Amino acid sequence: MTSLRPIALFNTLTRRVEPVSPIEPGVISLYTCGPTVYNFAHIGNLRTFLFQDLLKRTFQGAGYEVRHCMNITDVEDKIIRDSQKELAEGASNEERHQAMKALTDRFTQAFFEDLAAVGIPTEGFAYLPRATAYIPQMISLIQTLAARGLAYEREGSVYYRVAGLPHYGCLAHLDREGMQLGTSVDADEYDRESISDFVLWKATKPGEPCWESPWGPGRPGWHIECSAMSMDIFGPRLDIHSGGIDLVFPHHENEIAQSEGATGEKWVNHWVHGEFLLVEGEKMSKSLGNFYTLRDLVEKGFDPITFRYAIQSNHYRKLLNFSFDGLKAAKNALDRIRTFRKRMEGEGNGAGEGTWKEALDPVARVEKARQAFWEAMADDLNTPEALAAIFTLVSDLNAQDDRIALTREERDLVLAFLDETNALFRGWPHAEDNLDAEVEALIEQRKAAKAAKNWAESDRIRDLLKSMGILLEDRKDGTVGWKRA
RNA sequence: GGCGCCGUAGCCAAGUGGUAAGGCCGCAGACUGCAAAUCUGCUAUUCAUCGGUUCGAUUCCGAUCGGCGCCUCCA
Repeated sequence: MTSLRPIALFNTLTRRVEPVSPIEPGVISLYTCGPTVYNFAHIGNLRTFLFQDLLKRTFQGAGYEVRHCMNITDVEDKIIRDSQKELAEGASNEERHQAMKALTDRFTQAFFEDLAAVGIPTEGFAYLPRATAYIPQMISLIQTLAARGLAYEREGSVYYRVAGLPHYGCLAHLDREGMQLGTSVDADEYDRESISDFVLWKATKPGEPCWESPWGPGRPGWHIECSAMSMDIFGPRLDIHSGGIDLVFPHHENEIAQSEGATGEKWVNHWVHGEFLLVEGEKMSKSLGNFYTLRDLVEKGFDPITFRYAIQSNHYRKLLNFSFDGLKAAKNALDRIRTFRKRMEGEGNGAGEGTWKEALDPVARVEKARQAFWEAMADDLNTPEALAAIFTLVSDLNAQDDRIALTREERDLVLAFLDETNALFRGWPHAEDNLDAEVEALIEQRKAAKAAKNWAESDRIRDLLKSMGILLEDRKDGTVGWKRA
């Protein structure tokens, strides 16, 4: 597995699936747009972060080193709105910053907890920069743009001159003629040269935290942070930049304008965008009552990892309609793989005797599955097809193991494949079976009752364990397997 | 007005110019003290509709119907 597998991804820039060839061989620089931390993430947000995690893990599994940067947006209109309402009118700038930080710290923490719960540990990120830590870099970038005639100041705010960049619109594939310009123009952006121009730096308003700048006190516009942080961390070129589909325009388009306007060269090779999640056929909204956070799913008794599987069993570029029935189905599907894993971890001495006409070399089956799995993943992360390869192997080897027990070596080979795929999907790890002494004692008691053919007692213990969330399965060889409900 | 996506069995879903992967649910049988797990079998002559191209289309082209997204903050 040391050689690099080529991976192809749909590129929003060209609207085609194209092979990814990293700038530095074997190393992928990946910048993904992170959360704006003013509230809990909802499951739609999480779909995007799960897609990005899968993207990263696919490259890692394919042998690449991935340097992954995800920004935390900790200064923005809604953050300011929510963090400043308790403050007195005469609060100092210092106090305003503190209030903003208190809010963003809290929700950043909650965000990391949610990520960890769905199998995305923060250790997996090489960089997790906060926007507020990069104000000097943003100012300097804006100055560069101004020096190149791409930015202009109006009353303490600075705007990007879209007319100065001929290829503006290349990502969203918008031409300026066809654009129906928005009617809701922000009142304080009345002074722009063109309605398409966007703000790089916003002059401060009363009641807002601000930073000093060459244009007076203010705060950064939304798009500038990603350009500034990405180029500070990765330099003027980047392999992959990803985010939710809704960020294509204007956010990513404007990022391109800022970065390429400043450097004069192509910035990002591959733009990758994940589709939306719908709930009950509609976009999530609080008024429709279909707005869920991960915490809501947990309260309804679902494991966050089940949610992860439900998301990743669908293709990332397809609209996905979330439902609780779908979650239940995901749980059942995951159980099938997990049960199979436990079976492979065991010795298989309960298998039947004799030959089987369909018997194939399990080694060959695993190799075939591995090939199919990677072929699917390498083709624009075709997860439904990749999972199909796993399920086909599960069925084939279950059937074979029923008749001719796989050897220890063959089982280990299968387990290695399950580890390899689990490194991407995070759904079927080694069981951490630390049964409490109590549960273990109950299983022993039931064994004794069964040996004595005391079925009533045996069933009572099995039901008791079931009520504790432990489901038993008696195997042919007399051993007892179990899983969590 | 401009740009774009989608419509495959009860549900989710892959896919290809050559005759429909996989998962969930369901049914029948085997195994089991009974279950669970597993196994065996069954479950789309058909891929929204109508035309066209083709020896042949679910796959290409056109039209129609239906669902949706972006062009404004948004994962």
